[in-house]
Amino acid sequence: MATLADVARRAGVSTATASRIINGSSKPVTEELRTRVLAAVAELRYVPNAHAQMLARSNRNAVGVLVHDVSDPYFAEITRGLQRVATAHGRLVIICNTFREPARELEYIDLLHAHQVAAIVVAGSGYLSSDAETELHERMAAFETTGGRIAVIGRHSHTSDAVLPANEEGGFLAGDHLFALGHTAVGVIAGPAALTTTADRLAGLHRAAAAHGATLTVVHADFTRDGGEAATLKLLADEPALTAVAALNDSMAVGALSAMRTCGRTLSVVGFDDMPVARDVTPALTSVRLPLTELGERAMELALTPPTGSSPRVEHIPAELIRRESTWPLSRPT
Amino acid sequence: MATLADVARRAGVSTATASRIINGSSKPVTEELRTRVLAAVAELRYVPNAHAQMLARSNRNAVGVLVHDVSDPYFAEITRGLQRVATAHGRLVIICNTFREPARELEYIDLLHAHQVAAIVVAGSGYLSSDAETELHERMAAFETTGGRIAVIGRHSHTSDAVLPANEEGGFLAGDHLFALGHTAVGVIAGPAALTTTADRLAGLHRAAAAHGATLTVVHADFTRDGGEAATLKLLADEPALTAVAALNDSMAVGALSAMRTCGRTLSVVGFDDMPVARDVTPALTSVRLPLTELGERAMELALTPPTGSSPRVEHIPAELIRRESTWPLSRPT
DNA sequence: CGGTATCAGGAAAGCGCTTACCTCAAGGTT
DNA sequence: AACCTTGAGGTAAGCGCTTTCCTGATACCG
Repeated sequence: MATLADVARRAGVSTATASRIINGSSKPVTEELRTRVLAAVAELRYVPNAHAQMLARSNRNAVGVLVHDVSDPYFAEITRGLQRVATAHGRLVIICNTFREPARELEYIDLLHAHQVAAIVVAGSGYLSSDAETELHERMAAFETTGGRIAVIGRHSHTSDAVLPANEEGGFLAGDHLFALGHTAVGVIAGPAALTTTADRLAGLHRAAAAHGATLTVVHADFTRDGGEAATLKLLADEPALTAVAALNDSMAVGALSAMRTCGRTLSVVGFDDMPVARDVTPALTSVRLPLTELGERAMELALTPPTGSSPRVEHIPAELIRRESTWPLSRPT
Repeated sequence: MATLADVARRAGVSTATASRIINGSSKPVTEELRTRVLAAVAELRYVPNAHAQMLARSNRNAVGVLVHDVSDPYFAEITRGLQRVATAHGRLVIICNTFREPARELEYIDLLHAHQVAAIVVAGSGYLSSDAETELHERMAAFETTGGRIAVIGRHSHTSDAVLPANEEGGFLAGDHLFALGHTAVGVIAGPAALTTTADRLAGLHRAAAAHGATLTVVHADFTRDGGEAATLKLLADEPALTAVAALNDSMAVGALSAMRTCGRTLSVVGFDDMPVARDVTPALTSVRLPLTELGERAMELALTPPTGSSPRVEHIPAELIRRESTWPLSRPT
C-alpha cells in the first residue's frame, strides 16, 4: 500500500503539500510541485486510505440502508430510489440485508454507527410491540444523539423522520373496490401477523368491510409468492363460497393466481404494491399502487437534509388503485 | 460521540485496559474492572469507531460488490447469493450500483479500494474492448497488488478469479430447442451489442443455427422489459414470417409476450435466465436457466478464499433449458 | 530473606491522513 | 533602510483506536 508519505517522498515535498494538491485544497501551490506530486500519485497508483481520511476529517460521507431483502422486488424498487438520491448527493451507499431477522437489524445499526455513516435509512415494516423493536428504536436514538440522521420507511417512529406509505388507505381502496363490485365473500391473504404493515393494510380492509357491512376471511402467509399460493390453496378449500381475494402484496397475489389456476377457480384478485410483474401476469393484476421508488427517494432526501425543526418530519405517500383485469363485478346471486 | 477514552475515564482505567476488555483480548483482567468497563460502555452507549479500528489494526473486513442495477431481478438474485456467503463469513457487504455506466465502475473500484475492503466482486457483463474496460482491469490489478482480492461474475478476466455462466452454451440450448421444434424463421431479441454477455449468448444461438442450417434475424434492445417489447413490435412488423423468437433475457421475453399480445400474434418464445417471473406469465416461459444465486455464492466464496495457486481460478456454471408452455413445435409448411 | 517468575495494568508509539500554525524569502511601503 | 505584506511550503498535533513494551506488586523458590 502506497501511502501519502510515499508519494510525498517521491515527489520531494512534505505530506502537507501532497495532501493539499491531491485534495485540491484552496492553498496556492506552484505548478511544478503540482505536476511532480500528481506524477508520483500515478506512478505509485496511490489511493488514499479512506479510514485515515475519515479519522482526520471526522466528517461522515456514507449512508447506510437497512432492508429486509434486496432481492424482493418491493425492496429492490425502494433501494433503487434510495441509491438514486444518495448518488446524486455523492454519497456512498452501504446496503445491509437483514433477512427479516430482528437480531441482525440491531447488529447492523451498530455496525453502521461504528462506520460513522452520515445517515441510516431503515426500510420495511416493523414489528408490533416486540422487545427487538424497542431495542432497535433505542439504538437508533443512540445513533442520532451522535449526530447521525435516521429516516424510516413504512415503519412507525416518533423520534425519526419517516416516509409512510398509505397502507391503511390502500387496504381500504382494495376492499372498497371489491365490495363495490358486489363481492361479499372476500378472502384476505395477509402477511405475517406481527408486522405493522400487515396490520395497517388489514385495518383498511376491515374499514371497507365495515362500511359495506361485509366480513373478511383472513389467512396469514409470509409475503412470498409460494407462501401466498399455499395460503390461497388452503383458503379456497376451507371457504368454497369466496368470490374474491385480496392479497396484501403482489407476490402473494401472483401466488394466488397460480393457486386458482391449479384448482380451476376464477375469483377476482386484487394485489398490493403494483410491482412490475402485476401487468405481466394473466389476468393482469388489479393492484394498489405504492410509488416504491419515490418512497426511497423521499426517505433518502429526508435523511440527507438537515432537520428543519425539532420535531421529526413525516411524509405521507398516497396509494392509488390500478384497475386491470383480475377483478370483475359479481352479479349478486339474490 | 463517546470515545474509548471517555469509557476508560469513566471506568477509571487506561484506554489499553478498556480496549482489551471490550475486544475480549486474551490478556487476563480482573473481574471487577471488566464489569466497571462494561458498565461504562452501556451507560455511554459507546460504539467503537470502525475507522480508527481499521487504521490501528489495518485488517480488512468488508467486501464490496459492483452490480449494474440491484433492482434488476437478475442482479438481485446474484446479490442474494453474494450476501448469503459474505454474511456467513461475518463480512459487511457494500453494494455499489453502477447504473451501467462504465465511468461509475471505475469510480467505485477506487472508492472500495480506498475503503480497504478485503475483496471486490464485479458482477455483470463487461464491454467488448472499450477503453473503460481496459482501465477497469488496470484498476482491478492495482487493487490486487495491495493485497485485495477480486472475483468477477460473467465477465472475462485473465488476472482475477471468475465465475462464468455458460452463456454460449445456453444460447445454443435455446436455439437448438427452437430449431428442433421445426422453427426455421427465428428472431432474436438481443441485448446491447457492446456487452460480452450479448455476444456470448448470440454466438451460441448462431452455432445452433449453423448446425441446423438455419439463419437468425437479430435486433438489439437493452435487456429491459419495455425495450424488449418495443424491439419485438418492430421485429414482428419487419419480418412477418417469423414463427419463433429467442430473447436474451427473461425481462425482454416478457416484453415480447406482451408485444405479441398487442398485435395478436402467437410465436414460440424462449427466454434466458429463468427468473422467478418466467413461470408466472402466460404462457409460462420456456427459458434457459442460470442458477443466479449460486453464481453469487460461488463468486463470494472465491473472493473470500485465499488464492490456492498462482493462476486465477475459473468456475464454469452450466446452463439448463427449462421447458414450459411458450414454445411448441411448428408443423413444417412444406 | 534476596532473587526471580508471574501477573494486572498503564504509558506511549504508531496506523495514514488533514490542517492549524509557523517559517522563510521576496516584493511593497514610506 | 527598516518594516510589513504576502505567498509557498513545511512542522507537527491530533483523529480514536490497538498493541508492544514497561512498571510495580505479588507470589514462589531455595
